[in-house]
Amino acid sequence: MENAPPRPADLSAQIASAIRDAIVDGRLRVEERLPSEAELADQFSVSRPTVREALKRLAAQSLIRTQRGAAGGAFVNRLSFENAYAQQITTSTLLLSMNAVSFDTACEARFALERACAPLSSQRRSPDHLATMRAEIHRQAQPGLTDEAFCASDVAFHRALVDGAGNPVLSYQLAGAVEAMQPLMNMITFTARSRETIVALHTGIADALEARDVVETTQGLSALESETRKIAAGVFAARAARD
Amino acid sequence: MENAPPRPADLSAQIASAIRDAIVDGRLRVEERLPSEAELADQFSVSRPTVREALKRLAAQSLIRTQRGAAGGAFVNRLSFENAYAQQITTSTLLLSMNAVSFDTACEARFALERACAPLSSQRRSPDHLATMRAEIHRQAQPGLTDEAFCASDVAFHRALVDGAGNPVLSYQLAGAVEAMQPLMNMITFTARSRETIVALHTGIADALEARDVVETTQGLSALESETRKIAAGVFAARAARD
DNA sequence: ACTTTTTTAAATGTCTGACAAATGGAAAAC
DNA sequence: GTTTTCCATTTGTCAGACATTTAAAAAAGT
Repeated sequence: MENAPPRPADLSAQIASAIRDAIVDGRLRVEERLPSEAELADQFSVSRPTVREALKRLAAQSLIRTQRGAAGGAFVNRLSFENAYAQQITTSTLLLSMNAVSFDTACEARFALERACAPLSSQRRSPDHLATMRAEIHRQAQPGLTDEAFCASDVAFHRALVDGAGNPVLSYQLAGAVEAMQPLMNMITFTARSRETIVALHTGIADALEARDVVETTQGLSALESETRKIAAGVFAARAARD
Repeated sequence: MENAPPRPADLSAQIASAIRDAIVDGRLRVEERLPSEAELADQFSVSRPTVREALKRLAAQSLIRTQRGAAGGAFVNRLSFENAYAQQITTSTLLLSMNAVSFDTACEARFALERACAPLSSQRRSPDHLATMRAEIHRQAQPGLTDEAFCASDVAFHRALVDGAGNPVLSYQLAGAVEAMQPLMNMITFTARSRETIVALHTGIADALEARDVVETTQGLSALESETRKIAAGVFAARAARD
């Protein structure tokens, strides 16, 4: 039961926490410069290497960046959606692979979230979003494509759909769900026949989105979900039989 | 030295990247022990402080943990959903505050995502999930509650709804969207009247979920969304007029 | 032979001091 | 007034040392 009485964390972790809190609370504002490493070391009564370890922790979370030179130092980062994507995707990918989330579970989540974007996207999608989707569909129909390239194009297609909703928060959240599935999708070999089916479904979705038809878009996504799961089930079954 | 790319990153960043790639690629497996700091320093031909900074970067992302002592060292973490929640929430919160995302945008995303959970949750929610929701509704109806406590209970209610979908990937993604909104919600003062309305809407959603009525659940969420946005608009308008 | 205690070695955590490299601004030269 | 040179500041890196923790080996006791 002696699980862990608030075990004294490392000094560098404590300092990182203190600075992180200051950023979150707004005591340190965006683009503001932190005290120099020497000053921080003095303030916290630790050595400079310890301060540096704390700063590296924060840099790893994109909370600060450092700059060398006379007017250099550590600056509070503006956490942009674009920058946060990468972290979000890395974390989501690892979560899926390390926890052995089944393909079905990940797939279910992904399409549930995508369907959540459908109403907004069919309302707000720009011609640009449609053009991107059409272009990706065209690419997916080309014969010489590797499975990896096909999956990458698939991700691009769905990102265009999601971005069409015009809500950066949605795009951010969906980035994790959609892109993190790519490694799982890459485990699948797509036959010419299954690619044909997917391209047809993609076309149906793009058409529905162009017509601003929410119901049709949603149904298209659902059809794509069941088709994707069917293909995956087939691939996994064949693989299991071979082993 | 051959390492003269246009933008030579910090050595510690390079090393962190190399190890991170090894983890993502599976060359380093979960619970596997990394070489000691001295060995790593030797392998990468850098000093131990540099290696340590790299390891701290990875520790900040929960990719590794370190243990002191004879059989200690750095171990590859199993990234659990629970652990990832905290990071996800911190990042989402900062994203919202630093990028001045409007209340409406965040609210729209949140309820769109929640509606995505409705079909699954009405199908799979357990009596336990329902009980949690009822308990939170009961708490929300009590008079002496602070605004913060009311918001916290609101979050707990919605998390139960999301968890009811029985999909950890969904729960993870939603945690960011739902909990990151709490600071925004906390800026709102809830009148007794508006609390009453929200409690009624929550009750309606719980009832619909108990009856496994997808349409009713979805409509309840939509009603709650527009009510929330209406309350927020009122509060912000009053605040703007006063200033 | 088995259990308990002690020792020991390995590893991380931290500190000190130093030098290298980058960089912006001030001082000097033109 | 413009350009060049110099310099102080700050981060990046290194080397070595000591402290602390911890598990396993060694020793002692039963």
